[in-house]
Amino acid sequence: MVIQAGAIQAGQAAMLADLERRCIDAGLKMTGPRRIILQVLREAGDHPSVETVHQRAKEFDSSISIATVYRTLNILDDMNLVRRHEFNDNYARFETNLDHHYHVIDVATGEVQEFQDRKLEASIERIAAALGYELVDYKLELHGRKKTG
Amino acid sequence: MVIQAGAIQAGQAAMLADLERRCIDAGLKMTGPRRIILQVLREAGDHPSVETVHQRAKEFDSSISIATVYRTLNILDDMNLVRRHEFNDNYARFETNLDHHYHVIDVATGEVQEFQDRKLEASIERIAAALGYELVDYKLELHGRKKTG
DNA sequence: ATAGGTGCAAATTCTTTGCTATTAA
DNA sequence: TTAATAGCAAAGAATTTGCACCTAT
Repeated sequence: MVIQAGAIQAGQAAMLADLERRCIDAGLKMTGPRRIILQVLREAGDHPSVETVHQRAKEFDSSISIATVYRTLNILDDMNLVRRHEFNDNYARFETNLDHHYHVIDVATGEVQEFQDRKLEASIERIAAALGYELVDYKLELHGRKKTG
Repeated sequence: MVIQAGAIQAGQAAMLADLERRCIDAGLKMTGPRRIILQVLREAGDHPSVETVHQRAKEFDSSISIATVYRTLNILDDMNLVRRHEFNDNYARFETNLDHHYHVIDVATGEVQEFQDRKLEASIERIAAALGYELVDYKLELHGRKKTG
């Protein structure tokens, strides 16, 4: 099992080029707002809400509207370039690192932590196959309380 | 691996008494609307939305308001007598069988199917312990496309 | 040139809440 | 009797959308 590590940063940096490339290849115009939003997503090591992405984007161009952020994130989600989460059953949060299928949510603080696990991954693929499904995506959320000591 | 089976029905029937008992023990008044909502939840083999629960409840008493359904489901959720899902990132859906931690969602139809898997369960408990968390709940969603043949 | 994108504000959708009347315990 | 609950309608919060103007290609 591998807990979130620094290596992820490199992975994310590599992703931006991939993100922009895929957007362009998909026929999307590379506009100012869009470029900024992609950059914000690349730099996000967390799971920002739409409003958070908007706030961060406005630091680069204060005229960017939240409607554009919503529209852009929906497009990226449709293209599977971003993963949407609803950790708190309240509003959407996004992540760009698509390797993060597993999350632990601290029920006390709401803090979200990623982890990976190869055995789990193997089980999931085996199960999907057994059920007759071609796996498109999967999410595992552990809700727990941090133990002291 | 065990796919959802008829045995679940017996489990759910047993749950209602448990549900009502727990509600009463928690000091909740057992009112008409509440009793009906609990019955609807017991009889639900699916994952109904608030609106669906409301519609079903209205077949027993057309005067039941959706506000009461929202309030009741929130109480049950707080008491962990029901599990809230957001399969479609749009509105909440609920299930009363708390053994159903695993769901496969057909990306084409939205159909939701439960499954169980002991190996997976063991992995999850191991991981929570390794991360230093006391496991409160967990959810696994597989999003896939049904294979033909 | 033009299809696609943007900002703004209004509209939608889901959910919560204030209030008054009602009711289980 | 009385604290909890219900229904109703209004308020909130998150998200989407119509429209007129703008811009990457």
